[in-house]
Amino acid sequence: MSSVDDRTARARVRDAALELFAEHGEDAVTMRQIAEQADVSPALVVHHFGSKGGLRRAVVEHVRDWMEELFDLSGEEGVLREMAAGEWTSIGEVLQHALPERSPVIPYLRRLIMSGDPLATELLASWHRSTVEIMRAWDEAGVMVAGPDPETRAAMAMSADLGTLLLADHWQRVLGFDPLHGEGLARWTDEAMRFYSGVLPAPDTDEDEHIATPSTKETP
Amino acid sequence: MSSVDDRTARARVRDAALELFAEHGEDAVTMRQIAEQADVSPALVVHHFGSKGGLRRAVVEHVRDWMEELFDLSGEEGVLREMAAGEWTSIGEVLQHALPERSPVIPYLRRLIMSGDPLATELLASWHRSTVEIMRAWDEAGVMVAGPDPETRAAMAMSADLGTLLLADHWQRVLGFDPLHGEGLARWTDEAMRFYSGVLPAPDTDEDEHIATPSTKETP
DNA sequence: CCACGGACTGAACGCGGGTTTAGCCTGCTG
DNA sequence: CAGCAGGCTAAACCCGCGTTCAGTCCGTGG
Repeated sequence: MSSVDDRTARARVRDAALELFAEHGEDAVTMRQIAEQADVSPALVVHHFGSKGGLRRAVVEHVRDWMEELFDLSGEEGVLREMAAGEWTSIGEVLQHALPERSPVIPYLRRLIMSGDPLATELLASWHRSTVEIMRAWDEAGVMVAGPDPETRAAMAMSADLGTLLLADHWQRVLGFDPLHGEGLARWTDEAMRFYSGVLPAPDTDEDEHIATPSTKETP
Repeated sequence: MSSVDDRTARARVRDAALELFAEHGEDAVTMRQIAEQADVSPALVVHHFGSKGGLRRAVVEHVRDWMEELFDLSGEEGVLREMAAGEWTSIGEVLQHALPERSPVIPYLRRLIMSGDPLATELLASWHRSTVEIMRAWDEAGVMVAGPDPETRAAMAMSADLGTLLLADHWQRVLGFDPLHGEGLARWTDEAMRFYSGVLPAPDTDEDEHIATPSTKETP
């Protein structure tokens, strides 16, 4: 990275807040810390965002906009289409691959989801609708069984998926590997394939084309 | 509940802190609020616990002690034995049934797990060891297949289980029913049986004694 | 040239936070 | 009885927080 930072000061503050919020939680972070990390004065922060609450709102909206763009709900080529086509298997996986190495977005989402913020519910509701839709597509394509209660099934799959996301740091320490990156991810995915083989049709072990990328190396 | 509160003031403070911490998060709760809820002066709180940090520590230790007693690691009759015997299917379920109706312990654990506190990792590690052990018992009993990677499988099952616990409030709002209580729990459990039938042996649909409550009415 | 507006700052303000202090009351002990 | 210990409180303390204020700098438009 170059030594000059050509982001506008406003953007620097917003990004600094995102990082610090993600790492320490909104309550634990002070305006002064944010200002320092963005290399501006505390007064400028309120000049741009009005108050700490305004800054918090700006950060969530920034993240929400980013996600809406990522999932591209209206487009014909969005990630959702790719998921329905079988290129991705979970929201967590999509997030992992769309984000740079040490992005604060995942930890931030973790905290957002746990905070009980209505926006998190809204986000989850949107993902849930998409998941139901995608599972329906998979069911029709014959790569999965939707079952008699698709809404609950989708929620359950998401709970397992997001549960991994939420607990990743703990598993890193308990298991000794990171289920979200590198070899750990491969190992986790392998197990998931076995674990969920129940909801996948045809337990005849003749072919398993879906275990395409055989774990040697996943993009980190 | 009687109008007199025969708990010692120290215990009242500790319990008040647990409740408030569970509901609002440790950072958002002030010593004065805790004192008021416990009907004592703020000064008494620090008299008993030294500082807010000391109070936090006392609360986690209280919860940890409670859980150690619940799971009764050493005994011959503990919940772990019951789980291995097939009476309980998950840690979340055990917690649900061991706790009174509106106990603050679950929300508190939610926050503890998400806070990244080392004690939460320790707790998770302990549960993970137990889960591996229990799954081994189930595997030997023929009610489940452990697979080639039991550690990862246990962690994955726990992720799904705890994921439900962590996201329950959101699901309540998104799905319209609570996956942790009453009819919602029954519906969720039904789906789980179907969902995880992959890791259960013998998909011969001759008998399904486990789908006891047949869910005639689905909550909207 | 001046006027103006917006980015930006240093210093201060007021308040709410955790904590400290000095002391009261009550029950026990010698 | 005096003395002491410990549960308990009212009041104060002080620090750090979010925020405000008064102003400087600079680019643009007239």
